[in-house]
Amino acid sequence: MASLKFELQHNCSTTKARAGKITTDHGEILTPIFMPVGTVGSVKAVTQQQLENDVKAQIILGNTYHLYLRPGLETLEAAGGLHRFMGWNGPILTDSGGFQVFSLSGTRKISEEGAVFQSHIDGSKHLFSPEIVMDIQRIIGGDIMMAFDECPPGGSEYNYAKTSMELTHRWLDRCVNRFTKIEDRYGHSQNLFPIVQGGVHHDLRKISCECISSKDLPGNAIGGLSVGEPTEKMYEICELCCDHLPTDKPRYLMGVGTPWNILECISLGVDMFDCVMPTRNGRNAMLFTSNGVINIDNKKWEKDFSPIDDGIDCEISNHYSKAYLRHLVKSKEILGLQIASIHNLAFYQHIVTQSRKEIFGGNFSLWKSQMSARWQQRL
RNA sequence: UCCUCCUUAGCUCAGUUGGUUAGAGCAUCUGACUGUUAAUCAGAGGGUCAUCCGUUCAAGUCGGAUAGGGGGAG
Repeated sequence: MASLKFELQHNCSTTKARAGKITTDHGEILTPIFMPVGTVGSVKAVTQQQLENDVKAQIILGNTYHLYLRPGLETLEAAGGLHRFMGWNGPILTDSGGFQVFSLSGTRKISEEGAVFQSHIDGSKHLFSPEIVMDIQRIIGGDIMMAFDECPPGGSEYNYAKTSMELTHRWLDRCVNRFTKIEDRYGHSQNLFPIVQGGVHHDLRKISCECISSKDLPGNAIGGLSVGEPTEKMYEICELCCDHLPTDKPRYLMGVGTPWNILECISLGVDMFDCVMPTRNGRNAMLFTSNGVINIDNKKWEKDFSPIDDGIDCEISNHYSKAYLRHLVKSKEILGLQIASIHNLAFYQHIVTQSRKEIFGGNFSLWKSQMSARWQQRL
Protein backbone atom coordinates (compact mmCIF):
# COMPACT_ATOMS: atom_id res chain seq x y z
CA MET A 1 0.00 0.00 0.00
CA ALA A 2 1.27 3.47 -0.84
CA SER A 3 2.75 5.37 2.06
CA LEU A 4 1.60 8.83 3.07
CA LYS A 5 2.56 11.75 0.89
CA PHE A 6 4.01 15.07 1.91
CA GLU A 7 3.73 18.03 -0.39
CA LEU A 8 5.75 21.10 0.54
CA GLN A 9 3.55 24.01 -0.50
CA HIS A 10 5.29 27.17 0.61
CA ASN A 11 8.49 28.34 2.26
CA CYS A 12 8.50 31.42 4.46
CA SER A 13 10.87 34.03 3.03
CA THR A 14 12.16 35.38 6.35
CA THR A 15 12.24 32.28 8.55
CA LYS A 16 12.62 28.53 8.05
CA ALA A 17 8.87 28.07 8.49
CA ARG A 18 7.01 26.14 5.86
CA ALA A 19 3.51 25.12 4.89
CA GLY A 20 2.63 21.75 3.48
CA LYS A 21 0.09 19.00 3.09
CA ILE A 22 0.24 15.42 4.32
CA THR A 23 -2.08 12.96 2.62
CA THR A 24 -3.08 9.83 4.50
CA ASP A 25 -5.73 7.22 3.83
CA HIS A 26 -7.85 8.90 6.51
CA GLY A 27 -7.60 12.35 5.01
CA GLU A 28 -5.37 15.33 4.50
CA ILE A 29 -3.42 17.19 7.14
CA LEU A 30 -2.46 20.79 6.47
CA THR A 31 0.83 21.75 8.10
CA PRO A 32 1.96 23.20 10.39
CA ILE A 33 -0.38 21.09 12.49
CA PHE A 34 -1.07 20.50 16.16
CA MET A 35 -2.22 17.02 17.14
CA PRO A 36 -4.36 16.66 20.28
CA VAL A 37 -3.20 13.86 22.56
CA GLY A 38 -5.67 11.04 23.15
CA THR A 39 -3.54 8.65 25.12
CA VAL A 40 -6.05 5.92 25.91
CA GLY A 41 -8.26 6.41 22.88
CA SER A 42 -9.75 9.57 24.34
CA VAL A 43 -8.69 13.17 24.14
CA LYS A 44 -9.60 13.72 27.76
CA ALA A 45 -12.98 15.42 28.24
CA VAL A 46 -13.56 15.93 24.51
CA THR A 47 -15.76 13.84 22.23
CA GLN A 48 -14.73 12.90 18.72
CA GLN A 49 -17.55 15.04 17.33
CA GLN A 50 -16.24 18.02 19.29
CA LEU A 51 -12.73 17.33 18.02
CA GLU A 52 -14.01 17.41 14.48
CA ASN A 53 -16.54 20.24 14.67
CA ASP A 54 -15.36 22.57 17.44
CA VAL A 55 -11.62 21.97 17.66
CA LYS A 56 -11.29 21.17 13.94
CA ALA A 57 -8.55 18.69 14.70
CA GLN A 58 -7.07 17.00 11.64
CA ILE A 59 -5.21 14.19 13.40
CA ILE A 60 -5.01 12.88 16.94
CA LEU A 61 -2.63 10.73 18.99
CA GLY A 62 -2.96 7.43 20.76
CA ASN A 63 -0.44 5.67 22.95
CA THR A 64 0.94 2.17 22.50
CA TYR A 65 1.71 1.50 26.16
CA HIS A 66 -1.65 2.69 27.46
CA LEU A 67 -3.80 1.09 24.76
CA TYR A 68 -1.93 -2.19 25.07
CA LEU A 69 -2.73 -2.31 28.79
CA ARG A 70 -6.31 -1.18 28.28
CA PRO A 71 -8.49 -2.07 26.42
CA GLY A 72 -5.83 -4.51 25.17
CA LEU A 73 -5.01 -5.90 21.75
CA GLU A 74 -7.79 -8.48 21.54
CA THR A 75 -10.44 -5.81 21.90
CA LEU A 76 -8.73 -3.42 19.51
CA GLU A 77 -8.29 -6.11 16.89
CA ALA A 78 -11.87 -7.33 17.29
CA ALA A 79 -13.08 -3.75 16.89
CA GLY A 80 -11.19 -3.44 13.62
CA GLY A 81 -8.56 -1.05 14.95
CA LEU A 82 -8.55 2.12 16.99
CA HIS A 83 -10.30 4.29 14.36
CA ARG A 84 -13.39 2.13 14.42
CA PHE A 85 -13.17 1.40 18.13
CA MET A 86 -13.24 5.07 19.08
CA GLY A 87 -15.31 6.32 16.18
CA TRP A 88 -12.71 8.71 14.81
CA ASN A 89 -12.37 8.66 11.04
CA GLY A 90 -9.47 11.07 10.71
CA PRO A 91 -5.79 10.17 10.83
CA ILE A 92 -4.27 8.77 14.02
CA LEU A 93 -0.65 8.76 15.12
CA THR A 94 0.43 6.34 17.82
CA ASP A 95 3.32 7.04 20.11
CA SER A 96 5.48 4.02 20.75
CA GLY A 97 5.82 4.02 24.52
CA GLY A 98 9.25 5.60 24.25
CA PHE A 99 8.10 8.55 26.29
CA GLN A 100 6.92 6.17 29.02
CA VAL A 101 10.54 4.99 29.24
CA PHE A 102 11.10 8.54 30.53
CA SER A 103 7.89 9.35 32.36
CA LEU A 104 7.55 5.95 34.05
CA SER A 105 11.24 5.61 34.78
CA GLY A 106 10.47 4.41 38.30
CA THR A 107 8.64 1.31 37.10
CA ARG A 108 10.65 0.06 34.15
CA LYS A 109 13.99 -1.50 33.30
CA ILE A 110 15.88 -0.98 30.05
CA SER A 111 18.04 -3.59 28.38
CA GLU A 112 19.34 -4.19 24.88
CA GLU A 113 16.26 -6.27 24.21
CA GLY A 114 13.81 -3.54 25.16
CA ALA A 115 12.09 -2.06 28.19
CA VAL A 116 10.20 -4.02 30.80
CA PHE A 117 7.38 -1.93 32.25
CA GLN A 118 5.49 -2.66 35.40
CA SER A 119 1.87 -1.81 34.70
CA HIS A 120 0.63 1.23 36.59
CA ILE A 121 -2.77 -0.47 36.62
CA ASP A 122 -2.11 -3.87 38.17
CA GLY A 123 1.66 -4.13 38.62
CA SER A 124 2.11 -6.87 36.03
CA LYS A 125 5.31 -6.82 33.98
CA HIS A 126 5.40 -6.38 30.19
CA LEU A 127 8.30 -6.40 27.77
CA PHE A 128 8.28 -3.72 25.09
CA SER A 129 10.84 -4.60 22.47
CA PRO A 130 11.09 -2.78 19.14
CA GLU A 131 9.47 -5.78 17.46
CA ILE A 132 6.64 -6.03 19.95
CA VAL A 133 6.01 -2.30 19.77
CA MET A 134 5.71 -2.52 15.97
CA ASP A 135 3.30 -5.43 16.27
CA ILE A 136 1.18 -3.58 18.80
CA GLN A 137 1.03 -0.44 16.70
CA ARG A 138 0.07 -2.48 13.65
CA ILE A 139 -2.86 -3.86 15.63
CA ILE A 140 -3.86 -0.46 16.97
CA GLY A 141 -3.87 0.58 13.35
CA GLY A 142 -2.59 4.15 13.44
CA ASP A 143 -1.81 5.91 10.18
CA ILE A 144 1.52 6.94 11.61
CA MET A 145 3.49 4.67 13.94
CA MET A 146 6.47 5.85 15.96
CA ALA A 147 9.71 3.95 16.33
CA PHE A 148 10.50 2.68 19.80
CA ASP A 149 13.12 4.94 21.35
CA GLU A 150 14.64 5.72 24.69
CA CYS A 151 13.82 9.24 25.77
CA PRO A 152 16.56 10.28 28.21
CA PRO A 153 16.08 13.13 30.71
CA GLY A 154 16.93 16.66 29.55
CA GLY A 155 20.01 17.04 31.68
CA SER A 156 21.70 13.83 30.51
CA GLU A 157 25.43 14.24 30.17
CA TYR A 158 27.29 13.32 27.04
CA ASN A 159 28.18 9.71 27.67
CA TYR A 160 24.70 8.70 28.75
CA ALA A 161 23.11 10.61 25.87
CA LYS A 162 25.47 8.90 23.43
CA THR A 163 24.89 5.40 24.78
CA SER A 164 21.16 6.01 24.84
CA MET A 165 21.13 7.38 21.29
CA GLU A 166 23.06 4.41 20.00
CA LEU A 167 20.57 2.07 21.65
CA THR A 168 17.73 4.03 20.03
CA HIS A 169 19.46 3.62 16.66
CA ARG A 170 19.84 -0.13 17.10
CA TRP A 171 16.20 -0.29 18.15
CA LEU A 172 15.30 1.69 15.03
CA ASP A 173 16.94 -0.91 12.79
CA ARG A 174 14.90 -3.58 14.51
CA CYS A 175 11.74 -1.47 14.19
CA VAL A 176 12.27 -0.98 10.45
CA ASN A 177 13.08 -4.64 10.00
CA ARG A 178 9.91 -5.76 11.75
CA PHE A 179 7.76 -3.04 10.25
CA THR A 180 8.61 -3.99 6.68
CA LYS A 181 7.82 -7.63 7.33
CA ILE A 182 4.25 -7.05 8.43
CA GLU A 183 1.39 -5.96 6.21
CA ASP A 184 -0.76 -2.90 6.78
CA ARG A 185 -3.87 -3.66 8.81
CA TYR A 186 -7.51 -2.79 8.26
CA GLY A 187 -7.09 -1.69 4.65
CA HIS A 188 -5.22 1.57 5.11
CA SER A 189 -1.59 2.56 4.87
CA GLN A 190 0.51 2.60 8.04
CA ASN A 191 3.69 4.65 8.14
CA LEU A 192 6.71 4.48 10.41
CA PHE A 193 8.44 7.63 11.67
CA PRO A 194 11.91 7.36 13.27
CA ILE A 195 12.98 9.62 16.15
CA VAL A 196 16.09 11.74 16.56
CA GLN A 197 17.75 11.59 19.97
CA GLY A 198 21.11 12.80 21.30
CA GLY A 199 20.16 15.04 24.20
CA VAL A 200 21.47 18.59 24.06
CA HIS A 201 24.72 17.60 22.34
CA HIS A 202 25.19 18.97 18.85
CA ASP A 203 27.41 16.29 17.39
CA LEU A 204 25.14 13.54 18.70
CA ARG A 205 22.09 15.21 17.26
CA LYS A 206 23.79 15.52 13.88
CA ILE A 207 24.77 11.87 13.90
CA SER A 208 21.24 10.93 14.92
CA CYS A 209 19.67 13.05 12.17
CA GLU A 210 21.89 11.42 9.57
CA CYS A 211 21.11 7.98 10.94
CA ILE A 212 17.37 8.34 10.89
CA SER A 213 17.30 10.22 7.58
CA SER A 214 19.15 7.34 5.94
CA LYS A 215 16.17 5.07 6.61
CA ASP A 216 14.20 7.08 4.08
CA LEU A 217 10.94 6.79 5.98
CA PRO A 218 7.97 9.06 5.12
CA GLY A 219 8.46 11.47 8.03
CA ASN A 220 10.94 12.21 10.81
CA ALA A 221 10.50 13.07 14.46
CA ILE A 222 12.56 15.04 16.94
CA GLY A 223 12.39 13.47 20.39
CA GLY A 224 14.05 14.06 23.71
CA LEU A 225 13.20 17.76 23.93
CA SER A 226 11.13 19.62 26.51
CA VAL A 227 12.19 17.03 29.07
CA GLY A 228 13.90 19.36 31.51
CA GLU A 229 16.44 21.30 29.43
CA PRO A 230 16.26 25.12 29.26
CA THR A 231 13.92 26.51 26.62
CA GLU A 232 16.73 28.20 24.71
CA LYS A 233 18.53 24.87 24.53
CA MET A 234 15.41 23.27 23.17
CA TYR A 235 15.18 25.88 20.40
CA GLU A 236 18.85 25.49 19.62
CA ILE A 237 18.63 21.70 19.28
CA CYS A 238 15.34 21.91 17.43
CA GLU A 239 16.87 24.22 14.84
CA LEU A 240 19.93 22.04 14.46
CA CYS A 241 17.75 18.99 13.88
CA CYS A 242 15.52 20.77 11.36
CA ASP A 243 18.64 21.84 9.48
CA HIS A 244 19.83 18.25 9.29
CA LEU A 245 16.58 16.52 8.42
CA PRO A 246 15.24 16.20 4.87
CA THR A 247 13.18 19.13 3.61
CA ASP A 248 10.85 16.97 1.57
CA LYS A 249 9.44 15.08 4.53
CA PRO A 250 7.39 16.26 7.49
CA ARG A 251 9.26 17.08 10.68
CA TYR A 252 7.51 16.23 13.91
CA LEU A 253 8.64 17.80 17.19
CA MET A 254 7.38 15.50 19.90
CA GLY A 255 5.71 16.81 23.03
CA VAL A 256 6.06 20.57 22.46
CA GLY A 257 4.69 22.77 23.89
CA THR A 258 3.38 26.19 24.90
CA PRO A 259 1.75 28.36 22.20
CA TRP A 260 4.91 30.49 21.97
CA ASN A 261 7.12 27.38 21.85
CA ILE A 262 5.08 26.23 18.86
CA LEU A 263 5.39 29.55 17.04
CA GLU A 264 9.12 29.56 17.59
CA CYS A 265 9.57 25.99 16.44
CA ILE A 266 7.40 26.54 13.36
CA SER A 267 9.85 29.29 12.46
CA LEU A 268 12.67 26.77 12.80
CA GLY A 269 11.07 24.38 10.33
CA VAL A 270 8.83 22.07 12.35
CA ASP A 271 5.64 20.82 10.69
CA MET A 272 3.92 18.73 13.34
CA PHE A 273 3.39 19.13 17.10
CA ASP A 274 1.64 17.37 19.91
CA CYS A 275 1.38 18.22 23.58
CA VAL A 276 -0.81 17.45 26.57
CA MET A 277 -0.61 21.04 27.68
CA PRO A 278 -3.87 22.38 26.21
CA THR A 279 -5.87 19.55 27.74
CA ARG A 280 -4.02 18.99 31.01
CA ASN A 281 -3.55 22.66 31.82
CA GLY A 282 -7.12 23.32 30.73
CA ARG A 283 -8.31 20.79 33.29
CA ASN A 284 -6.20 22.67 35.80
CA ALA A 285 -7.93 26.00 35.06
CA MET A 286 -5.29 27.50 32.77
CA LEU A 287 -6.67 28.93 29.56
CA PHE A 288 -4.61 29.96 26.56
CA THR A 289 -6.37 32.75 24.69
CA SER A 290 -5.65 35.15 21.86
CA ASN A 291 -5.24 37.91 24.48
CA GLY A 292 -3.04 36.02 26.92
CA VAL A 293 -3.09 33.41 29.65
CA ILE A 294 -6.03 33.24 32.03
CA ASN A 295 -6.31 31.49 35.37
CA ILE A 296 -10.05 30.98 35.20
CA ASP A 297 -10.07 30.10 38.91
CA ASN A 298 -9.50 33.73 39.80
CA LYS A 299 -12.31 35.70 41.43
CA LYS A 300 -11.69 38.55 38.99
CA TRP A 301 -13.60 36.59 36.33
CA GLU A 302 -16.62 36.12 38.59
CA LYS A 303 -18.72 38.69 36.76
CA ASP A 304 -16.86 38.89 33.46
CA PHE A 305 -19.56 37.92 31.01
CA SER A 306 -17.41 38.42 27.92
CA PRO A 307 -16.67 35.37 25.74
CA ILE A 308 -13.84 33.04 26.73
CA ASP A 309 -12.16 34.04 23.47
CA ASP A 310 -13.82 35.79 20.54
CA GLY A 311 -10.54 36.01 18.65
CA ILE A 312 -10.64 32.45 17.35
CA ASP A 313 -12.95 30.43 15.17
CA CYS A 314 -14.65 28.20 17.75
CA GLU A 315 -18.31 28.32 18.69
CA ILE A 316 -17.64 27.07 22.20
CA SER A 317 -15.03 29.75 22.93
CA ASN A 318 -17.22 32.45 21.37
CA HIS A 319 -20.44 31.38 23.07
CA TYR A 320 -19.66 30.76 26.75
CA SER A 321 -18.52 33.52 29.08
CA LYS A 322 -15.51 33.59 31.35
CA ALA A 323 -17.85 34.03 34.33
CA TYR A 324 -19.82 30.92 33.39
CA LEU A 325 -16.72 28.82 32.82
CA ARG A 326 -15.28 30.01 36.13
CA HIS A 327 -18.50 29.01 37.83
CA LEU A 328 -18.33 25.54 36.30
CA VAL A 329 -14.68 25.11 37.23
CA LYS A 330 -15.20 26.33 40.81
CA SER A 331 -18.16 24.00 41.13
CA LYS A 332 -16.09 21.14 39.77
CA GLU A 333 -18.70 20.54 37.11
CA ILE A 334 -17.57 18.13 34.38
CA LEU A 335 -18.73 20.60 31.76
CA GLY A 336 -16.04 23.00 32.96
CA LEU A 337 -13.32 20.51 32.06
CA GLN A 338 -14.92 19.96 28.69
CA ILE A 339 -15.23 23.60 27.76
CA ALA A 340 -11.73 24.45 29.00
CA SER A 341 -10.23 21.54 27.04
CA ILE A 342 -12.14 22.29 23.86
CA HIS A 343 -11.25 25.95 24.04
CA ASN A 344 -7.53 25.35 24.59
CA LEU A 345 -7.40 22.82 21.77
CA ALA A 346 -9.28 25.20 19.48
CA PHE A 347 -6.77 27.90 20.38
CA TYR A 348 -3.87 25.58 19.53
CA GLN A 349 -5.57 24.80 16.24
CA HIS A 350 -5.95 28.54 15.68
CA ILE A 351 -2.20 28.97 16.22
CA VAL A 352 -1.23 26.52 13.50
CA THR A 353 -3.99 27.51 11.08
CA GLN A 354 -3.10 31.16 11.39
CA SER A 355 0.62 30.39 11.12
CA ARG A 356 -0.06 28.61 7.88
CA LYS A 357 -1.97 31.61 6.55
CA GLU A 358 0.79 33.99 7.57
CA ILE A 359 3.42 31.79 5.94
CA PHE A 360 1.49 31.94 2.68
CA GLY A 361 0.78 35.64 3.16
CA GLY A 362 4.41 36.52 3.82
CA ASN A 363 3.84 38.13 7.23
CA PHE A 364 4.69 35.19 9.43
CA SER A 365 7.76 36.69 11.03
CA LEU A 366 6.19 39.95 12.21
CA TRP A 367 2.95 38.29 13.19
CA LYS A 368 4.85 35.69 15.21
CA SER A 369 6.75 38.23 17.27
CA GLN A 370 3.58 40.19 18.00
CA MET A 371 1.52 37.15 18.94
CA SER A 372 4.27 35.53 20.97
CA ALA A 373 4.46 38.53 23.28
CA ARG A 374 0.71 38.88 23.44
CA TRP A 375 -0.08 35.25 24.16
CA GLN A 376 2.41 35.07 27.02
CA GLN A 377 0.76 37.89 28.96
CA ARG A 378 -0.93 36.85 32.17
CA LEU A 379 -4.40 38.34 32.32
C1' U B 1 -38.58 36.77 83.87
C1' C B 2 -35.91 32.28 84.89
C1' C B 3 -32.95 27.92 83.35
C1' U B 4 -29.51 26.03 79.92
C1' C B 5 -26.07 25.77 75.91
C1' C B 6 -23.14 28.45 72.42
C1' U B 7 -19.58 32.63 70.56
C1' U B 8 -12.01 30.44 67.85
C1' A B 9 -9.64 32.59 60.13
C1' G B 10 -14.21 35.24 55.00
C1' C B 11 -17.51 30.34 55.97
C1' U B 12 -18.16 25.50 58.76
C1' C B 13 -15.67 23.70 62.75
C1' A B 14 -11.20 20.99 65.86
C1' G B 15 -8.53 22.51 70.07
C1' U B 16 -6.41 16.99 75.51
C1' U B 17 -5.91 17.11 82.95
C1' G B 18 -4.59 25.26 81.95
C1' G B 19 1.87 24.73 79.44
C1' U B 20 6.38 26.24 72.93
C1' U B 21 4.69 29.99 67.44
C1' A B 22 -3.94 28.32 68.27
C1' G B 23 -5.10 23.97 63.68
C1' A B 24 -8.25 21.63 59.52
C1' G B 25 -11.59 21.71 55.35
C1' C B 26 -13.72 25.14 52.12
C1' A B 27 -12.86 30.14 50.23
C1' U B 28 -8.95 33.80 48.51
C1' C B 29 -4.18 34.24 46.17
C1' U B 30 0.51 32.31 43.95
C1' G B 31 3.48 28.65 41.54
C1' A B 32 4.09 24.14 38.65
C1' C B 33 2.14 21.15 34.57
C1' U B 34 5.48 20.28 27.42
C1' G B 35 5.60 12.22 22.76
C1' U B 36 -0.72 12.14 30.04
C1' U B 37 0.38 7.07 36.01
C1' A B 38 -2.09 14.29 36.64
C1' A B 39 -10.43 16.92 36.68
C1' U B 40 -3.45 16.86 39.75
C1' C B 41 0.47 18.66 42.86
C1' A B 42 3.09 22.35 45.76
C1' G B 43 2.90 26.77 48.54
C1' A B 44 1.18 31.63 50.71
C1' G B 45 -1.79 35.14 53.15
C1' G B 46 -5.61 35.46 56.75
C1' G B 47 -7.30 34.99 63.98
C1' U B 48 -7.15 41.28 70.10
C1' C B 49 -9.92 32.90 70.56
C1' A B 50 -17.31 38.03 71.42
C1' U B 51 -16.04 42.08 75.24
C1' C B 52 -14.40 43.45 80.08
C1' C B 53 -12.77 42.06 85.04
C1' G B 54 -10.55 38.34 87.88
C1' U B 55 -7.75 33.48 89.59
C1' U B 56 -2.78 31.66 88.23
C1' C B 57 4.25 31.57 87.24
C1' A B 58 1.10 30.69 82.84
C1' A B 59 -5.89 31.35 80.31
C1' G B 60 -8.84 29.70 73.77
C1' U B 61 -9.17 26.34 78.14
C1' C B 62 -11.02 28.06 85.15
C1' G B 63 -14.56 31.99 87.69
C1' G B 64 -17.76 36.44 87.26
C1' A B 65 -20.22 40.33 84.55
C1' U B 66 -21.93 42.28 79.86
C1' A B 67 -23.40 41.72 74.64
C1' G B 68 -25.20 38.64 70.71
C1' G B 69 -27.37 33.91 69.33
C1' G B 70 -29.78 28.69 69.95
C1' G B 71 -33.01 25.62 72.97
C1' G B 72 -36.34 25.02 77.15
C1' A B 73 -39.82 26.69 81.25
C1' G B 74 -43.37 30.32 82.50
